[in-house]
Amino acid sequence: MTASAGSYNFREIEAKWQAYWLADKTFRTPNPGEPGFDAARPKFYVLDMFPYPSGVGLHVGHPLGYIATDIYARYKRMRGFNVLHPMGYDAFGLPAEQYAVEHGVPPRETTRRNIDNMRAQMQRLGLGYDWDREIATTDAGYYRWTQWIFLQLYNSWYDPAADAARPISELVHKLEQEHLVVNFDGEPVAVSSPGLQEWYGLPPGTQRWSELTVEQRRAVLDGQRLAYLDEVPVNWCPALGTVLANEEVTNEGRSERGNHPVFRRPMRQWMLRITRYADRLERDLDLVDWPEPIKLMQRNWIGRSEGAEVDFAVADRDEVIRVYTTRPDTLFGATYMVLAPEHDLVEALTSDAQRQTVRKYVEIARNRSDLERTVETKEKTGVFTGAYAINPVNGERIPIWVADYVLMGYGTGAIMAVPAHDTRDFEFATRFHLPIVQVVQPPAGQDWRGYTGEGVAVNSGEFNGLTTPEFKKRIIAWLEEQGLGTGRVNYKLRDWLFSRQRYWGEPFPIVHDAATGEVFPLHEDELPVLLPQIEDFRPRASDDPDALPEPPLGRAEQWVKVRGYVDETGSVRTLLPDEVPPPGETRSSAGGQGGRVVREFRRELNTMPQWAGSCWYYLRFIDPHDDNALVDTALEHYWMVSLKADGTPHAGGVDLYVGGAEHAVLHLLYARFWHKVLFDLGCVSTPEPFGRLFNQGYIQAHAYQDARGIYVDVRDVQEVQKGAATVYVRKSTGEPLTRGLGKMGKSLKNAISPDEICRDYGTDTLRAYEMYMGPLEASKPWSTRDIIGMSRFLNAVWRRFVAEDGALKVTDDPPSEEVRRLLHKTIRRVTHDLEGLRFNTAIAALIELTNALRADRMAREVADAFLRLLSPIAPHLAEELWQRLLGPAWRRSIALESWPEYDEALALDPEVEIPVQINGKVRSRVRLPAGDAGDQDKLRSAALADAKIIEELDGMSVKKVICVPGRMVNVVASV
RNA sequence: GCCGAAGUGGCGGAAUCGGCAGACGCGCGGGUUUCAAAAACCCGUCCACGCAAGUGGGUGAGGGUUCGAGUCCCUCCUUCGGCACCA
Repeated sequence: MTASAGSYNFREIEAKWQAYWLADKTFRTPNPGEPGFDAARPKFYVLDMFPYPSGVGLHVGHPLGYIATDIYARYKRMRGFNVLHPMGYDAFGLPAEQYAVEHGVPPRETTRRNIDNMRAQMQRLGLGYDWDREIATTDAGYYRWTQWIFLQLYNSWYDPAADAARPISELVHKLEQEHLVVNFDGEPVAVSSPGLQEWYGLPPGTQRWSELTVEQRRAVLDGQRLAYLDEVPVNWCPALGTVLANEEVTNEGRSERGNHPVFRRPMRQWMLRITRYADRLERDLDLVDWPEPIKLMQRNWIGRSEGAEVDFAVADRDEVIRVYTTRPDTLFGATYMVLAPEHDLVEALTSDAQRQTVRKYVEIARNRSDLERTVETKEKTGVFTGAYAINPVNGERIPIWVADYVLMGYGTGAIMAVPAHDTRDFEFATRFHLPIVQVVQPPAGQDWRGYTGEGVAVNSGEFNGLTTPEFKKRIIAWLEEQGLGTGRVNYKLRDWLFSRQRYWGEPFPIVHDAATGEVFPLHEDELPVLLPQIEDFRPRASDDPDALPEPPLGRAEQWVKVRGYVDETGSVRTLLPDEVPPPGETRSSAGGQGGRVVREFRRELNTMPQWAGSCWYYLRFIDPHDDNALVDTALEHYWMVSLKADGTPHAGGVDLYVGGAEHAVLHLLYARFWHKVLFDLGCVSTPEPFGRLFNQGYIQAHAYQDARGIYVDVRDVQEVQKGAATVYVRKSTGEPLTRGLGKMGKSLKNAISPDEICRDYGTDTLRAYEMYMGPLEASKPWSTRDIIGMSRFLNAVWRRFVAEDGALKVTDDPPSEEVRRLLHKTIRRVTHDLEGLRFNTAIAALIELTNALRADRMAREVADAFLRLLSPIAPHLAEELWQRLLGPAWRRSIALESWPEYDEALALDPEVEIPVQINGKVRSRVRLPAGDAGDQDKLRSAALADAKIIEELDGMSVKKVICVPGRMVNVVASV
């Protein structure tokens, strides 16, 4: 297609203005203190979820959110805000690496190329970012600070007394001062009266810090650090050669990326103690303006539940099994217990008679993947241990079973089974013929068997007759009195598995003592730890589930070896080959005092996961080139802190964050976690990173399948009219195809490139079309056929301004009253619609105005305001017409001009038409002056005086007249 | 199974608060212009009956609240998204 006689030359105009914006730095946003900064303007931070520069190229679905934020940022700038609107690249991680593997080029190289390509694509879309703030998570100047944040996590603990993260040195101090002692589990616990322990003694089972060995101290601290190494069951994906986070594994037990099988294996990995923040992450959702469904998804993921821990004594043995239950009110109905196969007590409790059976069962259960466990949920399995427990409320002996429907990772890994009122226990008890005792009376008409709702207690001794919530309170109090249990809150959230056996990620700022294996953080002056260049960066993939991970960084032999010493903060500083350490002390918090000794270390070989870099990028945009801090405190405060209308601080910094809902529980949860840690440590000013979140919908597209169900490329599909019906056939062969609707992308072979659309119709047309398709939050189908409508609209705008000979059609005469009224109505509509991100209706309003201007020579007053309204949506066209409109007086981009104001008085119709209904059906209309339409009495008399209404009401009696000022009249009448 | 979102013409969608259902665009039908075509412009376009004025019906299905329901409440159906043995 070529530009036809009826179209303006969008190609020339768009290229001209894109070049101008770059050269002029039109969208550069000065920080406070920089030249051009205007302190009188309020700030507004608009952020996109930055892309992975994956290299397969964008399709028209990708820029949907970017176009929306671009329009909004331009609008806010014109409204007088200092707008921060940056863009960058989340360039570490699997997609970039896999692309590099497929094309046999180092990831560093492909990433650079992909970024260049993506930047060019975004610039062709006319997106007005401040390119001076561009960042990539793969730049050493960026990941230096990702590593720095990791050091803060490593060197911090969560202080329950402060309900916040604190430097680990404070924990050491508290232990040294004996405000805290260490309990049997290695947990620091508070001492009620420090200093008086000489008289009262330590709490039972606790030890003083001074009594611990260096190894024990180290274990205590490692047990509190927010970043720690642990041997945990992880999701091991041999095909990818790496472990994955729970969030990266599908519920079929396969990798989110690549759909490879995933196995659970215990491995020593880096973990982040996000569980300590479960409560705050859940609670602070109340502070943010996010879509409710997204908040709910986070709440479900965190999975807070309230209940109790109860101790069951094992019959004839000196053992106790602790269980967690959300229904302590059903204790009297507990007729057996179940331990998870991995539970510590399984081996000890099993009777000799049952030993073979139990061992076999545990062995099988351990090797079952998540996939197998899920598929086999239909039939519950389990074996009896031969041991019995005592139900603490009624003294009954109940059998202890082992079954894999109980998970080790949740609660205590053991449950009391109440088959009468729990679906799973009911299934299990039915299968294995275990007793089922009713303890809850459901509402009338419902069967008690398997009833899990609330009701009234029965068969529960002295508690009979209590309602479920009341019973819960009473029984928890009773258990606490008896020392048998406590009320307890539990979360489904697990600690975050933070290491990957990949090349293309941030190296950890961690070294291991080459002789002892002891772990040390590097001193922050040692950052960045540069990712070494290696020949073979491929992960070791395997089909064998028992294969062991082999981090590619292990191949960088020179890089791995570090010579250095431990300094007085416990951090490692490196030395050059012949360098000697400066004089001073070595002193780690766990002990080990002494002079500085040169040691050999080996670097940590794992790298950080994809999510690390995206956890804090919104902070770096504020101050992207700072070498002294991850973000300057004053600048962070300026861009992140905003006040509500009543003057109180808003919860979070970014004023508008737009992205897809697919990040509801991954990126958005991780980023909130890191932000809260940084908040606790005084690095940021707000409790939440993103004050307002908006989820854009997907662009869907028709996808076509042949008879075998194979997808056929959309470009090979032809639409054929067969009588009344439309059928779809393959162009090349003519075979019939079936049509479906799905997310646009490579797999459905239905992707459409924005470059193609820009070439044929222009960037402004593409922008306007994507915004016009429907509400931003909705998913809606792409239709190339419909684009012509936006193309016609923008051409019509051009023709309103420019005559065939190129002369401007604008006059200095004032517009007619009607046109001026319509203009002010349009300004009002567009302003409100853009403010509410309702771009589709804003464009409709502009089309209506354009259509109404048809016969007029355009008045300058109208032209001026119209171009300002149009400019965020179709910036190239608006810039060009703006420059022509101002002529020699033109000085700068329309993006820097102000937003037009509307005048309510000028927008007001002098006369309005009011529908008059009889019994809810419109029977007539009356015209009356605008002032009278707001007056109930005048409305009423006008309606009742209308000839048509009088005629219709003949023979009826009027019961009531309802007058809605300015809207309508309804006469209620009967025969 | 549980949780969430959404169902409006041939299609995408519009309808701040419960107040004229279908704005705006696509498509389609008719016309102007043209040697012709494209583009552009004008008229029409929810369905049924009617030449028309008009009358009746209509927002996934059924019920309810109300002077009045696309909008609120209850039950059900369909589609999409999330979670999935979390005790």
